[in-house]
Amino acid sequence: MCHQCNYDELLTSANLEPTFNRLHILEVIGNNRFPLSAGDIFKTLERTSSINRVTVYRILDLLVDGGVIERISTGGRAFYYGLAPNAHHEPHPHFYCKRCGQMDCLNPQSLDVNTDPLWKTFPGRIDSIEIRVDGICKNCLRMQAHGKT
Amino acid sequence: MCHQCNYDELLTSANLEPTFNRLHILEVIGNNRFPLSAGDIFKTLERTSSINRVTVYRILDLLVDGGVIERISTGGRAFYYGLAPNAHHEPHPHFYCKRCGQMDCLNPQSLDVNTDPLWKTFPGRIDSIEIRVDGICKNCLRMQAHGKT
DNA sequence: TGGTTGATGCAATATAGTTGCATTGGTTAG
DNA sequence: CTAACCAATGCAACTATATTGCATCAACCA
Repeated sequence: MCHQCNYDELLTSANLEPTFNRLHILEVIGNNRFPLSAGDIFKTLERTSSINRVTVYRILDLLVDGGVIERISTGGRAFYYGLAPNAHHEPHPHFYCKRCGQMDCLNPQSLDVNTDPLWKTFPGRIDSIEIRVDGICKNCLRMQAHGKT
Repeated sequence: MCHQCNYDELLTSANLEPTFNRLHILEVIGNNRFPLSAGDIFKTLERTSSINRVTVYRILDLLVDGGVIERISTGGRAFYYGLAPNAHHEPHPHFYCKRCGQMDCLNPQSLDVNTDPLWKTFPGRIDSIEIRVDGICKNCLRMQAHGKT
């Protein structure tokens, strides 16, 4: 949950009109403490407003292109979306639970990465570095221990 | 290309019969210097033997479960597969070109990551850490510079 | 001989995302 | 005021990738 971001402003500074749907999608993403899939976002919005699946995809693309949110790949099939790093949000790694599919944000300090050697030697253009930890979350571990596989 | 791995042995030590198809899939993956998608692997095999798409998927799942190969997520839609880290293969990050979709292996030393803080504090089970660099490869950059977008 | 098992094939289905084209509502030019 | 335009949206069809269910076949064993 982000208490510092002004979503309206995030949009306008990315040159995007802060329309109803865009704002709502951005709010859903920003008010959540872990990244969501397009499907999650759609289901959430559907409950209160009337919006089309395709519109969600299109706005997500817009927001990613505008650098407002980031597209995160999971160990699964769908992409997840979270606020892009900005003044209030350091880049950070994510954890993906292979059992329940839940994705979580990890503390930016939990992994300490030195990217200097890469920048010095890589011959192409680097846009972003994604770090994902895969495993089983503590909830699923507990259920497993209780034999509820 | 791996000159040190004995694929037959890799399979048996993972408790998998070294059948014709399994060996061939593993060879295709191991003899390639960058990860391949299931589709790539299928197309390659199809040229010489007769194999079903589904069989490829099933064997890939088997090999991933057996820890012989690793499933790598891209910034795109398909999974890619490469040899899993072992005595001859250090874990290493990958580069994904957002323009041409090509995935490359980066030098294990190009990013230096300290994972200690994570292991100390994370409450779940950690199986693997995937690091992917996204951007535009040098080939695509060159084409772009020549106006061939 | 007959039964069981693992590997494979084929068709159907599922999942996530994308495309083409129509509709709407607001804005602007004449 | 009307016509023209445009961005945002909706709907249906489609694509790409992966998965499932069920049939088959060959190897092995009782």
